[in-house]
Amino acid sequence: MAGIPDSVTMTALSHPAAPGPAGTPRPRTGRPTMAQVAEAAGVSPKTVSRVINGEPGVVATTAERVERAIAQLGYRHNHAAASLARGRTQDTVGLVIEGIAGRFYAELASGVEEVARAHGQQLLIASSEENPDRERETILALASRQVGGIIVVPRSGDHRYLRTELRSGLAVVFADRPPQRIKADYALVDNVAGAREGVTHLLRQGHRRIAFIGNELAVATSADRLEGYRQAHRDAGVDVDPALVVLGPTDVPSTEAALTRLATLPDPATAAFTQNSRLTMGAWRAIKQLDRPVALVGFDDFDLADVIDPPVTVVAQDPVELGRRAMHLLLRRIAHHNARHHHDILPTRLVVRGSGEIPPPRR
Amino acid sequence: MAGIPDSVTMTALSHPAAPGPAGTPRPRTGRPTMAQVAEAAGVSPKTVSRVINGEPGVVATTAERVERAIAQLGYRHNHAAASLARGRTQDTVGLVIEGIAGRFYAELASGVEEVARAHGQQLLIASSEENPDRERETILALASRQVGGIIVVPRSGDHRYLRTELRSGLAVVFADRPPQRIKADYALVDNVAGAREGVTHLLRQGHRRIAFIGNELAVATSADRLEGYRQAHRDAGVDVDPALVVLGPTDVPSTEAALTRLATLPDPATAAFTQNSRLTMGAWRAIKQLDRPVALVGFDDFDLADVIDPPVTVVAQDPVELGRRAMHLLLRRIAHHNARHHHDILPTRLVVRGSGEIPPPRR
DNA sequence: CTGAAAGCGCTTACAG
DNA sequence: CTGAAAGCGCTTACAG
Repeated sequence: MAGIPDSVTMTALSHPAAPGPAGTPRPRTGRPTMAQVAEAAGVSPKTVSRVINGEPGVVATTAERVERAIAQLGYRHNHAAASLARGRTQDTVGLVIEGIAGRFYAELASGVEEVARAHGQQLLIASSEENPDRERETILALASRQVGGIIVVPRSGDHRYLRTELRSGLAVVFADRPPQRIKADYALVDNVAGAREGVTHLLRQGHRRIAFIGNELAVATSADRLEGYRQAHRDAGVDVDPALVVLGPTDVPSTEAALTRLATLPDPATAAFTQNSRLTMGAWRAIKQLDRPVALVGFDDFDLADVIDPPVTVVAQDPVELGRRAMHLLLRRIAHHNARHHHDILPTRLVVRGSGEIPPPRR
Repeated sequence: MAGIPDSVTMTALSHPAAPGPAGTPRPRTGRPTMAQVAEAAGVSPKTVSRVINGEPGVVATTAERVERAIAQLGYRHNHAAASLARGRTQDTVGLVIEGIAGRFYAELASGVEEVARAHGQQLLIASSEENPDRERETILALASRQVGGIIVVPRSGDHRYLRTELRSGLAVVFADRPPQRIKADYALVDNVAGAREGVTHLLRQGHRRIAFIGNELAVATSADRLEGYRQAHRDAGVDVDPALVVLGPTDVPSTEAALTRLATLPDPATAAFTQNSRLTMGAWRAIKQLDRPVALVGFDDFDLADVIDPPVTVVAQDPVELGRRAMHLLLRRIAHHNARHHHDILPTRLVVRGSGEIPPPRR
């Protein structure tokens, strides 16, 4: 706290409002208003507004006086009041995700942020914490705060409640998962093709009993990745054993348990395909405990996947790019409310790791 | 898009505003207003306001009529207008972080969110993307959107520009790093003690040449962790060799390079202490390439640290709890603007991994 | 180049 | 139990 005597801080804290110039009422919020700045500078509020918004046609000397008053009074623009007067929000967009934790969402958000910033938009992120009811609340909360557009990473369900917002001009774009029961722009990765490629990689090594471990099917990405798994089997002329498809585990321990069970069946799984990196780590830990090797391919890459032993082959996606694409779609939608809906599908990339692939054991 | 004929969507899109009842002007935003709801329900706007805000003293039949009008017109509350009229923002707090990516911030944010939600506060997160100038802009952008309080994870610098906001009643709390040149509430982990414990662990194994790899000292956590490293040496009566202290690397490749150099000096480092998990992973990768073992302790835990070979001993912190504490401080500050400043310091925990510790090589 | 008036969509502080 | 008036802090659409 170098250079700041205590007493200054104390004084500041006990007089929360800067005293306005005589005659102009002190604002409710305790902060100076445009009217006070105007009075201090000896101009009208409209002129202050011009200076703040960088509108042309204010002579330099006047602008200077206004700037000085702004600095002196510690004026801060009230963005909320401005957007109310304008009838629309300026330069703010929202992102609604399930939960902030998790590398995938974090990277997606940083892609959105990158593009938002490049276009002068302030990004506000709100999390619905994996609760479908909260998802709706969170979106509406953001909308009621007058953002210009919203990117949603939906969990599931029915998005028809958004029709009211869409109709009243809110721009909405979906990312990672498509909207359900309404039409809207969206950006996804090619989940079906990615899963198909990953599972085909296992089939080519000779595996015929490949476990699929994923989330509940209500989440669209799960359904698509399972579809990719099925397609790969169909392409290879191999039947899927429904007993090897496990939907539900979401954390490491439950995935470990599921994998252990599948790998110790009388007719065991010799390989596994996992639907996200958390499940992949769980499966990997289970395999490590088994007395026989089980091949593993996971959807989504993760730190250290290349250096653990055995290393893990993954279907990598690019969440940052997904975020960028979603934000571009949103900007387009904000500019053209009646444009046709666009859908961006990003490719995945199979990253093969481990020189010694694990073939199925001979019987 | 089951059940939704195209034509409906098209119609909705081409008529962005719901037609208001005759006589009430159509609002600028294209969405129905309280006045329109009032007219439709045959009541005054004040009564609609009462129903929406759950104020008592509205007879059930009237409330019902209002509810019906709200549903029919697709009315959405304008939170921005409400907070302008109220003179303060209701139920919204902000969190400003450097970047969303990274497990630490993500977990911190989820701790904040957890407590915010429990107290009926909507959390809005904004990222300043590791740019100190943007940090200021981001905080002010959030403040101008009339949030009730802000939690800041500062990068560095001088926070005196926040005095204006503090004076006008904005509640501000710092998390993970303390404020600079102003007084404010903050929640931190005990970086000095944590680093001291981690480095002492290495000293006890007999290491005398322990590298420190960290970020620039402008970031307070760096300086504190280096201080802990120094204290541990002092306690053990071992001199610190300044050549073993490297500040600067922020990514995996530059950390690998730094560690490799230190471990191949004529009088090499036999152990290393790294300041965050990214640096730890970089150092680990470098050590893996060397022909001699180097002991490693890292600040902050990470996924798979226990299963890589060799496993990594860490000084674990609890970012979720840190976020919770920060949010509690913020709630307290919002409720009591003139309360004394509080500082929460969370302990760290040494997690020793690997049965075979790596002692310094004999000469 | 500058300003007075009206209004954005809501709530407060009063009345009745 | 319900409502008319005034105002939150800003901007729009005009004037001069």
